[in-house]
Formats: sequence, C-alpha cells, structure tokens
Amino acid sequence: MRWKKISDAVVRRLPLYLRVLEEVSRDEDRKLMSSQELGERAGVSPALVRKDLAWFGEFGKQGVGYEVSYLRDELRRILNLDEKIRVALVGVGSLGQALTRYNKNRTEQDRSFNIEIVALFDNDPSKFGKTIEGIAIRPVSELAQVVKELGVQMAIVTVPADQAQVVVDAVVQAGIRAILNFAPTKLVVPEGVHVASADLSLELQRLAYYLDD
Amino acid sequence: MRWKKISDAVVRRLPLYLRVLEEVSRDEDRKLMSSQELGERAGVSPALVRKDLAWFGEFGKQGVGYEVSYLRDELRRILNLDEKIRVALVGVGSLGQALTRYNKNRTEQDRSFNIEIVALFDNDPSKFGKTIEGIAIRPVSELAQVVKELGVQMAIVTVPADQAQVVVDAVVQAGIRAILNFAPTKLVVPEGVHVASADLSLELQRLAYYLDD
DNA sequence: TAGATTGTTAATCGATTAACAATC
DNA sequence: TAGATTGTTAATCGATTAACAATC
Repeated sequence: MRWKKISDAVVRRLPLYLRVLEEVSRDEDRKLMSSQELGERAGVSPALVRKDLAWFGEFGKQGVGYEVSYLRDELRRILNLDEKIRVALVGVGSLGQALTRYNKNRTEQDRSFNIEIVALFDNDPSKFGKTIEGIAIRPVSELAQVVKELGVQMAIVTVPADQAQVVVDAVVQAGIRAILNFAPTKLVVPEGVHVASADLSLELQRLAYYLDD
Repeated sequence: MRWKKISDAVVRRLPLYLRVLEEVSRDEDRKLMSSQELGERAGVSPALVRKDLAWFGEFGKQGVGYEVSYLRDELRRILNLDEKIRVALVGVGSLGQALTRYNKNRTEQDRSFNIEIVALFDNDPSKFGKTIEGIAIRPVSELAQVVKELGVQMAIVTVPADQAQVVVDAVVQAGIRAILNFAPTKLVVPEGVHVASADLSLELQRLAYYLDD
C-alpha cells in the first residue's frame, strides 16, 4: 500500500475511528454507520470523517453510510493491524514491567489488538534471564540478533533519559523504524524512522498551565 | 494571570522551551540564549519561538537574546510550576504503581519538577491501607474529602477503560480540573476541565501505519 | 421515487514562516 | 557605531468546515 503524503493529523484519527468500529461490532448489532455517528463517537466532525476516509478509497454508499465490519477491516488493513505486530521493549524498570503486563492483558482480552511485546531488553546483568509475563530479559547487545530472529518491527523505549539516545541508536541500527519513547528527552533519528512520544512530564507540565483559570 | 485565548499548540511548546532552559541552567554556564538556539534544542523554528513567547510578554533584548534564568523563571510562572502541584492518582494497578515510583524518582532527582503525587485511590478493598512509596491507598469514595484536605489540583487516571468515565466524573465532582488519562477511552468532561490523553494503544496503532513504508 | 448520505470542491479558519523595522 | 537579534506584521501554508452534486 502507498498513499504517499497522508498528513500526520489524518493518521492520528484513523485509530480513533477503528476503535469506535471495533466497539460497535463487538457490543452492538449494527450493520451500518453514518459519518455523522462515527464522528460523534470519535469526537470528530462528520465532514472530516468523510474527508479522512476518502484519502484511502470509497468505503461508503451514498444515502446509506458505511458498513461497520467492512470499514473496520479496511482500517485494520490501512493501519497494518491485520497481521500481528511484534514489539521489543527496552528498559525493564517499573514502568517497562507495568507496560509489559498491560500489553499482555490487552492482547488477551482483545483478540483484535494485534500488537504484542515479544522481547525484553535491559543493561542490568542482574536482570538477565529473569522473565516478566513469561518473556525473558536479555542484554541490549543481543537486540539486533533477536529483532531479526523474532521479526520485531516496533520498539518501546523505557530507559532513563540519559540513556535514551544510545538505546534508540541501537534500535534503529537493528532495523526498527517505529518507536514509542517514554524517556523525557528529544531524540534524533534518521529520515524514515518514526518516533511517537509518550512524555508524561511534558503532559503534566502542559496541564499545569490551565490550573488557575 | 490571564491571557485568555492562547492556542493549545502554543501551550504544548512551552514545557519544551522550559525543559531546554532547565537543562542549560543546570549543566552549562550560559547566561544568554537566542531564539535560534532555543528553537534548535527544542525542535521548533526560531520565528515560532519568538512568536510563542511574545504572547506572554517581552522577555528578550534585541541584538542580545533571552537571559536563560530569567526566561526559565517566567516560563515556570506562566505554567504555574513555581509552586508545588499536588496530584491524586486513581487506579493503583501495575501502571499506577509504576507511575507513582516514576514520579517519586523525578521529584527527588529534579528539584524544579514541582508536580508530586500525594494521594492514591483504588476501589479494591484489599489494597486499602497499603502504601506505595509511602503513600497510602484509599477508597475512591474518600476522593473529594482528601482532595480538599491536601489541596490536590490534578489527577492521573489509571483505571480500566470501563471504569474511567465514572472515576473521572468523581474526580471532576471533587473540584479537579486537570486530568491525565491513561484509559483507552474517550472521556466526557464539562467545559473548563482539561483532559490530556496518554492513550498508549492509540499511539502504537498510529505507529503501525508507518510500518511498511 | 423521495430522502438520505456520500465523496469532493470551494471557502474559511488557524498556524507557521518570512521579512524587517526597532533597538540593544 | 556596526552587528545581532528581538518583537511584530504580512505572506504562506495547511487543515478544517461548509456546501452540494452525485447517487444509493
């Protein structure tokens, strides 16, 4: 698939639409949904829903709406979520462990959540060989090899800020081009590598702005 | 302070600038910084740095730049980070515990990180009375009372998705108007209440889009 | 068919960048 | 003073909304 220049703003909303469709096809017995309703439930205007979807094809029928299960499947495909995505997590501190558990629960409870942590890495020798949720902790030096072996395509980085850039360099070196970063620091990556930031301090500081309205 | 209509895009960048200034005033012995350099280190264009700051006042000197410690203090003040902000965390599962530890470390290591978790809440009676990092876990029913007692101004929500809305209603009822939500669900809040979303599943699904470029 | 809703184009809105006079 | 860099205005760019013909 290649639709080249889809803007980031559009891509951010696709998982929102997918979530609504997954919920509806699980909980309700609805066959159809209009851009109006999909928008309401996703928190997006109906016009924007139609415009976003139109970048990828014609999924609806005039006068009728979108078929829930069809659009759901198309969105899964567009987001590459129709096949399982394997993830490596680097930095098995308390946050890393919590995310590993969280992900385990998510994949167990939601069959369609096709993103799974399959390998853990750390640099603390005392952790090597231990397992979290059945997944062994390995030295970061084995990253490239394991990524190749297991077909890992994504990484979650939960190391301290001062180690984040080195770790990310290694992750990129291992051929991974999608990274979710929790370290409170700016990362430099080559063209073509995508970093999503889960910088919680930044979010808290931003919220503080609104405190004495 | 009231500058009314500062856009969200602007507010999001302020903590970025602040972070650069905190780092510089801690690690280097620099007195001045230009919008050029501040921008480079924050990942923002110099023109935008100047425009963002200009919303709040005139902090620089033509031909000279910005005084690091002065601008840092002004940004702290603008973001309400000049006094300690007390936070309640609701949902003490593995993620909640990890965030509590994470926050403890952050506040200990960085004197200027003025956001501190001071109360924990859960609905599982087996957890009541236990402590994490010295903070007692209490029933959610005590939320309003404790918020008042301790002067809590912000909440972190780490409960399962199906409980998030009820919990957030209680949080809002208790008078809190800034919430960081980790539950993978859309929340409805009254006007004037600010919710930042840390929806990790959404981020992972979004990253998946870029996988086979 | 009549009513509804899509896909798409044009209009609007808002955010970023470019440019430069003011001035340190 | 000459050089540098701010604060600010005008130009550009991009994203959202409005509107409507196409059509199910």
